[in-house]
Amino acid sequence: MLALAHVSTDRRRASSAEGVSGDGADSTCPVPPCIRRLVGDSVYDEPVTSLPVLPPRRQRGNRKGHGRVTLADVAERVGVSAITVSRALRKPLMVSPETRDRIERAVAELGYIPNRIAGSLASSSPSAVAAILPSLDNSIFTDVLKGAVGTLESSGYQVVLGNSHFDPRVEATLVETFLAHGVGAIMLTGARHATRARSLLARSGIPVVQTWSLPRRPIGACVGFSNYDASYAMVRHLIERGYRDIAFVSAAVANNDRAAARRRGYAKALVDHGLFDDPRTTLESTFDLAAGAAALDRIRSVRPSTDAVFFANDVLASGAVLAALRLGLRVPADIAIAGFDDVELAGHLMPPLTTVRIDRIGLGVTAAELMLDALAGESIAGRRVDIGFEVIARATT
Amino acid sequence: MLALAHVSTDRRRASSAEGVSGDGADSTCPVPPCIRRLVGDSVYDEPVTSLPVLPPRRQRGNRKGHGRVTLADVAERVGVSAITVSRALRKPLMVSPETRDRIERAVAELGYIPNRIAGSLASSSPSAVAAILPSLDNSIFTDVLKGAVGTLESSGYQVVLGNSHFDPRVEATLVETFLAHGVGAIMLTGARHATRARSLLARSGIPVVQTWSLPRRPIGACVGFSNYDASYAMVRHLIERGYRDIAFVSAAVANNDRAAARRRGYAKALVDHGLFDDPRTTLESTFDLAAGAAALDRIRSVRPSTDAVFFANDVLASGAVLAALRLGLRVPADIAIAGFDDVELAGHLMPPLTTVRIDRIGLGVTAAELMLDALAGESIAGRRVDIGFEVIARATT
DNA sequence: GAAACATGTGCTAGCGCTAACATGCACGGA
DNA sequence: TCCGTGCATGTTAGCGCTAGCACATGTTTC
Repeated sequence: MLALAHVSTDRRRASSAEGVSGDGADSTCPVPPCIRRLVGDSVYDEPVTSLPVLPPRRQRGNRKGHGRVTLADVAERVGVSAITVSRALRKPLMVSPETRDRIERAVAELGYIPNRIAGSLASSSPSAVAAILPSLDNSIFTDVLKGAVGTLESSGYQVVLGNSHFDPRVEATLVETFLAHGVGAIMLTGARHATRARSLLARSGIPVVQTWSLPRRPIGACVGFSNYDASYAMVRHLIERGYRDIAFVSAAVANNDRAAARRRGYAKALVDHGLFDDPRTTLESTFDLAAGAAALDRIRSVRPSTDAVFFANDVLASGAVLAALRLGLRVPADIAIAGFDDVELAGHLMPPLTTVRIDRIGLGVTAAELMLDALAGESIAGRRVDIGFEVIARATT
Repeated sequence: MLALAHVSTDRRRASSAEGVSGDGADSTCPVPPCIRRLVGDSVYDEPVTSLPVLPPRRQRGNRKGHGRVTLADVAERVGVSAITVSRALRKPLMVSPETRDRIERAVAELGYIPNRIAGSLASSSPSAVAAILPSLDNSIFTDVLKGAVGTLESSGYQVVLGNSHFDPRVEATLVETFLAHGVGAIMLTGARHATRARSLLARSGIPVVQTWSLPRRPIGACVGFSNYDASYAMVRHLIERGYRDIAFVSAAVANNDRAAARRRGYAKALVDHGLFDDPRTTLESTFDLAAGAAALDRIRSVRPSTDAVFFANDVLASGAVLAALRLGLRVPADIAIAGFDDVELAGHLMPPLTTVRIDRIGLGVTAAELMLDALAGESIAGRRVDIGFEVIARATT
């Protein structure tokens, strides 16, 4: 509906804020005259059907009411029935052009905003879908979200967000909350979920899309890739480069099937190549740069012969690369480091990080498309979309 | 309600996934027996009131209905009226313990999930609030969100998320959508908003909290700090350290009052110290590491004498520090670099980045508290909360 | 000319829940 | 015995909107 305005990098212009639509300035900020004089093509003050201030609304009946303009108000003004207004807004072709026109004018004049809550209730057709992410700290999840939100919003669905903090119990609570809010579909992360969440979803019957994994028996549909294969491929890459004493660090596998699959892929690759899966150097960690540094430190003290560390996510790997830099370690000469996800930072590190690229935006878009299909009445049960992965060999290995 | 499970770093345990609650494995992943045998204290299979499969529901009347268990179903089963069930769930003290008990049992047996949509409509009390962020790419915004979501969820509100992509028109559309969804309060980023958004908010009368800035005349309340002062303080720090040819890079100021205020603070500090605000080295940029690198490059070619660059956000500054490392530039000997926000990466760079620390989680929490106050009936209009800032002088300056 | 159809609009009856106002009942004090 | 009081529960009437039909008008067909 609205095109996003992309502001070019080298355009330098001050906005002509004052008095138009909000300060645009901190209170302690005297606006220098030189800037004040500049004229900006700010989009704040775009022409807009001015919304007149209405007289306070009379109360009908003895119930509170939002005091908001309703469909009935518009109908009354135009001299038609409420249903006609409703139709003019939702199915314009069902209403004669003249009536539609008058209704549209009245809507603008009154500043009517449809109550989608009431609409959803009456039509029992949802206006929102939910996405449950395990974390907002890591851009890998917000990338997926971005892809999904873009697709869903352009189809008129609102996206409600939940953060499970990697806790299946929190996830189950979120599922319940979202069902209570009548969302039309739910996007989950990963393949494993609390039994409670599963039964809630099963009885609700709403479409479910699982992401990041390809469970054999998805709840509904799933979009992801083989974490096992991707991890296996990366370890094979390390072995091909000549590394033998490889360590592995991932998130805690207990609540994270992706991490678990990556660990299994790692272990299998080692075994297949006659290498030892040393439990001392198979670690779990939280998700932050400091943890990556700490893991590197631990591995080097526990098994000094370690020549490569495979981190199952780029944040940890980046933390390790940065730590190596601080410690004066040469990467990969002293120790090789590999990551997973290909976040933006990975390519900017020195040396740039070897990692596994996942098309996260595409993952989100695909998940959203599946949800839209389901909302359009199609059955998506059992659909499994593999978005693949790609080992990006850069300079840390 | 639910405590988050924090999994310690060194606990290594495989999950006993198979057959309990979903694969927990990619389809291509053969689960090695060694792992299979391990017993995890996974939270997936926690005891749960098992939800019996119900017979398909009869349709009442000729309307569709969700096919979902309703309040009336529970009431019928218990042999009370719907309102009693409603009260037992929302105001337990109004119902006798025995009745309440029977109702709770029936709720569990039937797997009843209240329809909050209908509840909101009937009570005209909202169950969700909205947060509009300019971006999900930058952790600074998701940090605020995290603080806000935590606070709001524990008060039973759902948080609906909007991403304006730094475009006031998109923001206005989001405001309209959220109003249509009947959110009880809206959190916005920054001080400047499209006229349309302002008038929509004004007539809706719902509580609004602006974040990151302290506009003189906030729409409702605001939580933030003086971007102008913070920027001024950083530039003063640079000047005190002896830098004289200072450059400035920020996001485009036209749609971003924070960037605009920071630029004004920068300009004023230069002028106050007898330095020249060179337009050639006052740049605007997008928000990513590559852009920081590009800006550094541009500045060095445009004005080689530049001895310090102040980036109005840490992502750009980090990109520049990383680029300097790649180019073999010594920081700060060859060029000093300062950032803004104190993101996690800042402290992990080599050398660690001088920046301005903002308590973003606290900002989100405070914003949420203001919303909660407003939702509790308190007037928050005109409240302005300054969360302050702190210049963190590290090694890049 | 009547039947058959299309088109635009309105009426009614809900969606599932809850506010406001009953109602019924036990208790105690006058 | 009566009445007030407090408590637990029920009845009614919506919240704002939309599905399903009914009903007027034209317009076409034979």
